[in-house]
Amino acid sequence: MAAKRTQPLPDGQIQLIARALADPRRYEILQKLSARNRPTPCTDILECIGVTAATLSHHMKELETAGLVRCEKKGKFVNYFPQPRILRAYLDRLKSDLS
Amino acid sequence: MAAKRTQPLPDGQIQLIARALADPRRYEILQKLSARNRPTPCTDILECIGVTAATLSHHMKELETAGLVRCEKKGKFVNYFPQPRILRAYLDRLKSDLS
DNA sequence: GCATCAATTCGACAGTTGTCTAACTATCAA
DNA sequence: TTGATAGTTAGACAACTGTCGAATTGATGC
Repeated sequence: MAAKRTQPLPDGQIQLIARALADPRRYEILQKLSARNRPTPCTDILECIGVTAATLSHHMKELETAGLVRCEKKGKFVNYFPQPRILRAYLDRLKSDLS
Repeated sequence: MAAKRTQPLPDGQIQLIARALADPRRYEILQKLSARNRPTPCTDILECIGVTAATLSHHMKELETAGLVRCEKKGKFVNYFPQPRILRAYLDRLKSDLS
């Protein structure tokens, strides 16, 4: 198949993504989020990551600011979704910048 | 063509690479190093990056520890080379972990 | 030897970041 | 309304990181 062209990200976002990925907790969160193929509330993430709710909230905001996840309120819960397009755009950028 | 399989990196190195890429100066250095297709001494890098020699030395060590560059002494000079294989392995890992 | 140039190491410092607890908001159910 | 649950915000703190200037090491050439 022909690979779909990703839309380019602004430099600022590239930096945000790089920093978001640089923390092991956030990497782990993204991994879980990608592995599970359904809307995932904070509570579910909390169970596998050993931090407080406050810390998790902080990390989720970082990931969201970077564009790597999107969230949607659903009653009491906040569901998170990974954004694979953004990740793909980031990988494409790294590839073209650094090789 | 069939893409060559990259050899997998240990988790520790993945984190080192992520952190190395998260700093804008280091990203810039890697970019220059990849763009120039020849051995590049510190002095050449210093010219385009606005930091002192001490700071540059610190950044180069981070990049080296991460495995993203290799260096070779040549008399007074230290020449740096990018390590595109490591970068490719990192990209492959991100792709498989996060999508 | 001595001076010069490339690069590293050392110590210090300011700014950033990950973490926590505690207090708060918002939603749901009894 | 009251209590429980999900998540955020605020403030504090320790650890880490990027930066610098100064001192140091190591190679080159006079």
